[in-house]
Amino acid sequence: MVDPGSSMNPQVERTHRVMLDAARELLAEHGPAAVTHLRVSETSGVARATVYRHWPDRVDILLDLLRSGADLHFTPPPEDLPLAQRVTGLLEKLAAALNGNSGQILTAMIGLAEWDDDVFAALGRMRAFGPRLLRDLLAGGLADGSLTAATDIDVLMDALIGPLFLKRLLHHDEITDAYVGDLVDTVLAPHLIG
Amino acid sequence: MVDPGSSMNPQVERTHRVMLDAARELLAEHGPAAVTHLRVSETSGVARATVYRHWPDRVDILLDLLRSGADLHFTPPPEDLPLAQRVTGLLEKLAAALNGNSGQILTAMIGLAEWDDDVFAALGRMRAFGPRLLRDLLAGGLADGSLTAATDIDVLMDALIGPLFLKRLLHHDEITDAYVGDLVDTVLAPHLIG
DNA sequence: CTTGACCGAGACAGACTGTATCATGGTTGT
DNA sequence: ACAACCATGATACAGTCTGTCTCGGTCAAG
Repeated sequence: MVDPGSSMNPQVERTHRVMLDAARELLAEHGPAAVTHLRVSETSGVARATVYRHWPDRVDILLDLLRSGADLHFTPPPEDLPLAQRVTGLLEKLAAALNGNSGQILTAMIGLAEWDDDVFAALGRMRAFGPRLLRDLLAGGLADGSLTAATDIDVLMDALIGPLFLKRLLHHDEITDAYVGDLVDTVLAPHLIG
Repeated sequence: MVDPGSSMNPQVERTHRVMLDAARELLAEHGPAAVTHLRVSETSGVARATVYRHWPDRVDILLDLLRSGADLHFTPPPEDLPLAQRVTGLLEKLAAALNGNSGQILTAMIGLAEWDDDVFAALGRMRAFGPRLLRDLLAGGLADGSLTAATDIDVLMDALIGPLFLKRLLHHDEITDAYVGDLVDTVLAPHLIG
């Protein structure tokens, strides 16, 4: 099997990228069921045998797509802003990711993860990045007294993130900054001090 | 094509039910990709041609499963309870549905709905039932003064339902009544009067 | 009992899957 | 520049799945 990660062979890297682009296009246009060796081969122009060489199993293509395509590790917002604004900024970044390509990849992966343990594990690894930052933010707010002492930050976090997923996955709505603002006003604001 | 809905033929009804049970088992065990005419035929013992006669297209089986399997229209809670308890009761019922078979069907459908308009439409029809009741509840609370006047009940509703979906779909966690209680305390309680 | 509708069984072409082989062309180190 | 190496392209192959059709048997209703 070919290893495009550690290998510096430009031929391998180029072929891999071309195929992965085709796979991403197939996923976006026709869903995960359409991401097969044959269709990746046809779409990319790369020989079918080569697709099998890079990813022996069909799900490997999707996992590769998940690793390469979902950029959900955000940079922490500036610390001099008040908590509400920092949370809002972070949620807006998450919303933007969900609105775009990452949302589509996530949707596919959530569907697959229900029955494929490998996909679920990969999803779990990725899931850790975004929310962790939010959790740190809320924990900091609890520590410095910005949040009321009795606040359950885990539930609060779910109440902030959950609606974004709900809107994107179930309702297929674009998540606007205005919506994020309303969400923070409704969910977070009552727990703020000052 | 066979019409088991209006037809009173017990033969048709029996065959249809046997096949649908097999399809449900396949979905639960191996996911929507496994729900094919061939495998439904093998699992149910019904001839392959018959499966095609009932559902010409593969997605029709899944849509039928969605209609028959996801019971998400709940009965309204008793009106003499305070708003918080009525909301809690409703959310607990939704949580129970998500924990059970309906959650699995929903997961599959959400994945398919991203790329199949028929599934999305069917999902939309079903989605209307549960939340509408919750929305009526919150609207009533706004009208009778249980909720603060400035409350955005649509966002509030998302903040109550979203976390349940998040936990079930992304985290694969069982949704406990305790969690629902914490959620209501964190999200709804600050907006209650009295 | 007769009629009509449904089911089971089998056949069929066409497409897809997974693997193997071998020649070709690009890549790397000397 | 050259040779050794390695990935790729092309092709072939059996096995499986898909979608459709036909025909004889079976069931339910009038």
